[in-house]
Amino acid sequence: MESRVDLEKAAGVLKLLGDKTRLTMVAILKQRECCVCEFLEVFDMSQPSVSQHLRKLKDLGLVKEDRRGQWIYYSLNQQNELYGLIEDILEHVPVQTEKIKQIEKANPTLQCGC
Amino acid sequence: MESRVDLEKAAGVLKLLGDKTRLTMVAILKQRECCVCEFLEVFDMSQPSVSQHLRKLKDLGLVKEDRRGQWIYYSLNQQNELYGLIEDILEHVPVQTEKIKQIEKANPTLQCGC
DNA sequence: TTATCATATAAGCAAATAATTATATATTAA
DNA sequence: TTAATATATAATTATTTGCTTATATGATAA
Repeated sequence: MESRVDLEKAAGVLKLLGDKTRLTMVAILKQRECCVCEFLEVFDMSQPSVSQHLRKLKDLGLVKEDRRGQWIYYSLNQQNELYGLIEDILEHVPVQTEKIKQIEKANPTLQCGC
Repeated sequence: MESRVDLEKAAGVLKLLGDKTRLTMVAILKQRECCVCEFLEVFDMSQPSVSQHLRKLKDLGLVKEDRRGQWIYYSLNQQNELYGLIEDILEHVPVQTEKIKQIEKANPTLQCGC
């Protein structure tokens, strides 16, 4: 088993994941990295809202970003000491295959437009 | 593995446990049932605050209560479909042995005063 | 350069949250 | 019955949260 983390840190993670949007984001990122415009396809909210949720996840170190040209890709930060907790939580949450399909159908970055 | 639960329900549990007081309560209850006056020994807040936290945990079915005379004992509800999630989360959180000692030293219900 | 696209940040606001104090309820003891 | 104890509920308030719109930044394309 992985080591236990400070209770206050754990509570911080749980608070972040205690939001439907962010929990879905993290569940999606478990399957596949995403950029903001891809998240916009599956969440019924404004671009700033999506960015702000990602910012909170980034501030706690749960996700990391990788700019590629005009896009910024987000992925889970497996180096974070709380990654094990996140993995265990996600075991209890439905896999987000439908949302992934939705993203790939919309294909907002037109990566496979050929 | 246990079955995955609805994402919205999971988010609800995480939101509740995303509070330091409630996460500590649940961690204590994993080790030992407690009544309200025992929780009062370890949390630096008023009795209504403690009761309200317990109420929220009860409303989601995470804990159950058992009245014994003038005391009401709370314990984890192992029948809840989300109990597996809670167990997994608690694996990542420090065991609350110090708080248990603190409760037993204060012994607010005087159960072993003999 | 200028225009466009992707994303971030700032400001503002309504709703939710976590505490408090005051009061009500339920049990036990006198 | 009355008093005391344990707990719950109600009302209030300050803080936090999650959204919005408006604006700024940064990269690419014309």
